[in-house]
Amino acid sequence: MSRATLKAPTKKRTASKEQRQLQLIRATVRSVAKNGLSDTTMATVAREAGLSQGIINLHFQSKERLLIETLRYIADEYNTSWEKARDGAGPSTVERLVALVEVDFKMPVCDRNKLAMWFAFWGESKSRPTYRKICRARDVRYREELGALCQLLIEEGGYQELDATALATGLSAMTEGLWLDLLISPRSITREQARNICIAYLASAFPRHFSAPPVFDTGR
Amino acid sequence: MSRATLKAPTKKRTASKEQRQLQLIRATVRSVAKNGLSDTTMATVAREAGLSQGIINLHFQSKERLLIETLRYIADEYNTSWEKARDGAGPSTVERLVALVEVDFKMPVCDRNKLAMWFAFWGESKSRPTYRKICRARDVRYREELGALCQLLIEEGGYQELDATALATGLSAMTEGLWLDLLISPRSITREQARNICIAYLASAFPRHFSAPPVFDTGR
DNA sequence: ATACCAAATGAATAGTTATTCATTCATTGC
DNA sequence: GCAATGAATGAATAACTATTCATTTGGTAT
Repeated sequence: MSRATLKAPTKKRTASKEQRQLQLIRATVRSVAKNGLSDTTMATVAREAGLSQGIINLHFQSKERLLIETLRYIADEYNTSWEKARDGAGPSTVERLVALVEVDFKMPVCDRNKLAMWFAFWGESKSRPTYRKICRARDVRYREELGALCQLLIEEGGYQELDATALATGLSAMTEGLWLDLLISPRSITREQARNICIAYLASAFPRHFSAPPVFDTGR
Repeated sequence: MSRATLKAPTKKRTASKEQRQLQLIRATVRSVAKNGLSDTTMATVAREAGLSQGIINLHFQSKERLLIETLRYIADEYNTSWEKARDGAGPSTVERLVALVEVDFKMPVCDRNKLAMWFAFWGESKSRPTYRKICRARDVRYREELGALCQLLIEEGGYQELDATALATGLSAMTEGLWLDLLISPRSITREQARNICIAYLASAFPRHFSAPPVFDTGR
């Protein structure tokens, strides 16, 4: 144990610090989902985390910073999620494209609390350049990947009449719009159905590479 | 003038009252767009309207009510906009469908301040049943109309393999997603391009009724 | 065991914010 | 013109919120 304690001082301190920050970020997501962004206070977050008042200023200096770090965390998580999904998918362009769409409608990305966060930040993004930059960066990165895959499919499959950028823009817009349905009308649509609507869109654009899925088959 | 003054007492008073409320609602939209919903206070709205502190409580009793009435106002405006567009369009199903899509990307509906409002309310809708109800009601009404037109086109055009509800859901999701682009990346896409992306979606679903528009032709 | 140190607490503070209401102002009816 | 009525004001209030900081806690090294 003496060897372990040699590393412990620095290692465990910083690890604990990161864990605490993560704990607070997660509590922020819950509080924003539960109370809304405008009713999210230092107190609601601290309570949600089961910690004391002063803890947020100790770890994030200010409320502003906490919110920004929370947004950044969700954006990072989103990016790593689709990268992993793409890399874990089959080798074909279609398989990778489908993997990108599917990750949008699976946990942990498609979590109602997180969807509420996205919409809250989007709603504030016009007045907050920092929020806007983070939101846009995520959007651009994902869309460039989508666009690149669409372009590949266009070339591979001889769909010269299609515009990859327009398709990618439409597809990612559709995803975000379906997130809204899942957020405000969760009983009117399932994540599975949302996924199928996106795939049907791809199928109608790339008919030789997809057989349209049964869009509203609930499978029950 | 004596005849005019006979009507004036009631007529002008009530008109003035409605006008004042409308003035405050418009000021609220500007304030939410400029400051964000969480930094919108009674003071920012009153200042934006060029009126005094107490005026909002006089006309709306509370901030909560002001916000709800503002949301309701925007939702009503949205509904009447597409109804008028549909009724003013040519008689064919396709013309009416296109009219519905186009109104989403034209003023006064597609106003960046109003888009900011929508996202702000959507962001709060998980925690505020009243917001959620109003948002959902608008969504449902519009989508039912879209769905009905899609169904007509499916029957008229022999597209038996298509699902009208799924198409309408996808189309309205796409619209809302494109609104997000126009809100946070207004320089990356124009309203015209957004419209064309939606029309291209319809074109790929109903190939015999649309010739795909040049999606990213800026026309400049 | 003891001393030490960072982490955590929560009461105190300073600044905001929604709401109230006595007063002022403008318009209408006589 | 003049009273009367209701709209509008803005200073005062009470409640809330972010931030600070003196104090406590819990774990580590000596």
